[in-house]
Amino acid sequence: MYLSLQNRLVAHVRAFLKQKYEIDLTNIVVEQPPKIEFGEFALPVSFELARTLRKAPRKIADEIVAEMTLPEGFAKFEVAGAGYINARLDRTAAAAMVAGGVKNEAAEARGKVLVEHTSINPNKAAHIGHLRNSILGDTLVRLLRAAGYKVDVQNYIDNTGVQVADVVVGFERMAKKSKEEIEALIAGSEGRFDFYCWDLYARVSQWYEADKANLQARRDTLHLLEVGGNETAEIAQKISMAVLRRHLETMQRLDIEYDFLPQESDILHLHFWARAFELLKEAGVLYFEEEGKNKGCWVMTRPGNVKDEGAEAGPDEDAKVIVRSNGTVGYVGKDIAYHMWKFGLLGLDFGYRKFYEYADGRPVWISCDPKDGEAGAPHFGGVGAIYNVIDARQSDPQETVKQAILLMGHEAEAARYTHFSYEMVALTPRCAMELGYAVSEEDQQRSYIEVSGRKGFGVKADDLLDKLIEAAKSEVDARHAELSEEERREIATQIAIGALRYFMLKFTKQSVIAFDFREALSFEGETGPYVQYAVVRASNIFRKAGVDPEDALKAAIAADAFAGNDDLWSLWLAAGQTAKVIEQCIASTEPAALTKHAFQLAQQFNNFYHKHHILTEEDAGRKALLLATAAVVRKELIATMAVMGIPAPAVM
RNA sequence: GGGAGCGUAGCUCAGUUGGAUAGAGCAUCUGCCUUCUAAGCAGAGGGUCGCAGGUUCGAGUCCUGCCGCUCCUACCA
Repeated sequence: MYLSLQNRLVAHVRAFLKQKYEIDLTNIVVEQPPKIEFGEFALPVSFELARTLRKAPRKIADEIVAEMTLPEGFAKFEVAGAGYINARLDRTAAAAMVAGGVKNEAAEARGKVLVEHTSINPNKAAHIGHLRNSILGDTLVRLLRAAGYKVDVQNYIDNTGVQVADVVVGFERMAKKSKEEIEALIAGSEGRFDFYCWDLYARVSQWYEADKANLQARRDTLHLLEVGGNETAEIAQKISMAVLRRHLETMQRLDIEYDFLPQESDILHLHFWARAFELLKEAGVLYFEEEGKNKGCWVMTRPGNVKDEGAEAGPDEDAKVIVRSNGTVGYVGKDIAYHMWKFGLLGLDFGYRKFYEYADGRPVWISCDPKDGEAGAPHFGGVGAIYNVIDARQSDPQETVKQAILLMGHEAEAARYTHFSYEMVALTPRCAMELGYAVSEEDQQRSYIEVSGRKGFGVKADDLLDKLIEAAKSEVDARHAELSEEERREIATQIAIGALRYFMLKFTKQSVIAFDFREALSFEGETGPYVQYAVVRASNIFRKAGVDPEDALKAAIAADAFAGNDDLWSLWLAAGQTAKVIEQCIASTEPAALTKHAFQLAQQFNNFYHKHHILTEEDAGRKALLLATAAVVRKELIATMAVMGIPAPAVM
C-alpha cells in the first residue's frame, strides 16, 4: 500500500512542478514524517527548489499546497516547519488497500536471476560462518521471488580444491583408510560424516605444520584430483559427495533449498577453462608477461590499474596472474569461465542429473558430462543478472572476475554482476574459552577471533541448531504440558529456526558478528521468537473468538474509523509497508531492514494487544475494527517472516 | 606501499538517495500476571555520533586531513 501511494504521490508532484515551474525533478525525495500527526508522507522538495527559484522554501511550499490538486487516495497537503509539504492519506481508503492486499505493480513478471550461495568446501561440517552465508543468500532468494523475479539457486561445489585434497590426505596417509572403509564410515558415522571430517581436517593441518615435507602429499593429491580417473580421485569424490549431502541436510533443517550444484571437476573436465582462455586471449584481456616477477605467466590488469601513458615503467608487477608459468590455471581463471557460463557467454554447457530430493519431491540437480545427463533435465545458466553471496575477504578475486567480463566487452553483464559481500562470523574470546579452546593472552584482548575450519576452531551449524532446539524445547515443555512430545519438538524447532535466522539477519552485512551463545540463544527482545510470539498472540485472539482472520479482513471499515485514532492508524500504516521494505532490501542488497520492519510491527502490535482487550469489546463495530487490525498485522508479519524464512508456530 | 570496511549509550547494534527533538535490544533500576498466554507491557537513568577542518538553508550521513581497529593485496584456494 505505502509504496504504491508513494509512487503515485511522486508522479503527481513531478507533473505539477513541471507544469508550474517548468522544472523536471527526476529524483523527488519522500520521507515519512517523524510523527504520525504530521501525515504519512513528507516532501522536502521546497528546500531543493529554493535556490533555483530564488524564493524562501516556506513560500514555495505555500504556493504548491495552494495550487496542487490531490491525487487519488490523498486527503490533504499542508505546509509544516520551515517548508516541508506534508501529505495526508485518506486513511479509510488506504486501510482497505492493506486489508485487500493490493499488489505492488512494479513486481509483476520480472526477469530471471541467478543467486549463488553456500558454496562450502565439501570437506568438513558447516559452521556458523557458513550459516550466515546461507541464511543471507536464502533470504536474498526469497526477497527476489517476493518481488516477482524468477530465481535459480546455485551452490558451487569445489570438489577438486586444496581443502578436499587435505581431507583426502587425512584419510589416505593419516587414518590409513581404504576406499571400502571410507564407504563404511560414510554409511555409519550416525549421519554425521561431516563431523568426522571436521576433526580429521584439523589434524591434517597440524600434520603439515609438524613437518613441512608432509605438504608434498597435498600437492600430489591435488594433482590426482585435477587429472581424475584414479582411485584417489574416486575416494575424493565419494568423500565430497557425502559431505555435500550432509550440507544439504543441514541447510534443509533451516528450510534452505537449492536448484543446481555445479561441480568444479566438471568445469575442468568439460574444458570450460580452455574455451574461456581462448576467448580471453582473443579479446586481449589476458596477455603473456615477458619479464619481471610474473615472467612466463598469463596475466590480467587489475581493475582501476590502467597503465600510465607516458611512464613506461616496465612490467605491471601488480597484475593478477591467471595462468602460472608452469601452464596451470589458478582458481580465478576457473571462476571466470564459470561466470561466463552463468551469463551464457561461454558457448558450453554442463549435463544435468538429479542428486537429491526435497520432501515435496523437488529435485536438486548436479552437473555432469552432457553425455551422462538425464533426458528432460532443465538447463541452468544463461541469465541476465547474478548475485554471488561470498564473504568480503573474496572481494578482490570477485572484482577480477567482474573486470574480465567487462573487458571482454560485456558491459551489461558486468553491470548486473553483484558481489553480495558480507563480513565473517567470529567468536568472542569468552565464547571460544567456554568451548574449551586455548585462547592466547593476545587474543583475549581482541573483541573477536576469526573461526577457522582448518584449525577446527568454530561452532558447527548442526551443533548450534541442536542447542537452540534444546533451549526452546525446555521453554515449550514448561508452557505446554498438554501437547504431545512430537508437537512440542516441532514448535521448539520452529522457534530455534526463527531465533537463528533472525540473529544472522539482524546485523547489517558489513558488520562482523562476534558470536556469543548468550546472545544467540536469547528468545527475548529483538529476536525471531519475539516476532513469532506476536503472531501467536494474534492467532490466539481469532481462535478464542471463533473468527477466521481472513473474514476479519473483509469487515467494512467505517469512514471515521481512524479519525483521531493515530495509534491504531500507525499500526495499519506500518503493516502497509512490507512491499516497500522488500524493494529497499533488494535495491540496497541489505536484508537487515526486513528484521527491523518485522520487529517494529511486532512491537507496535504488542503495544496494541496490551492496550485493547478485543474479546471483551462490547461495541460490535469497534470490535470488528480491532479484529481487522489484528488480522492485518498478523498477515503482514507472517508474510515478512516468510521472506526471512521464519516459520509461524501455532502456539508458543 | 596500494585497495576495501569499520569507529554512534556500560555492552551489541540500527540510522534510507543529507532533513523536523540521534533510535533499538541487552544490562541496571521502578511498576504491571483472577484478563485474548508476562517469550509480554509501561516508565527511569545512560550520547562532545573517534578527532579537526570544510561544503550548505540543514551533516551521524557528503569532502579533506589525522588517530585507532580489521580484512584484502602471494605463480594458495
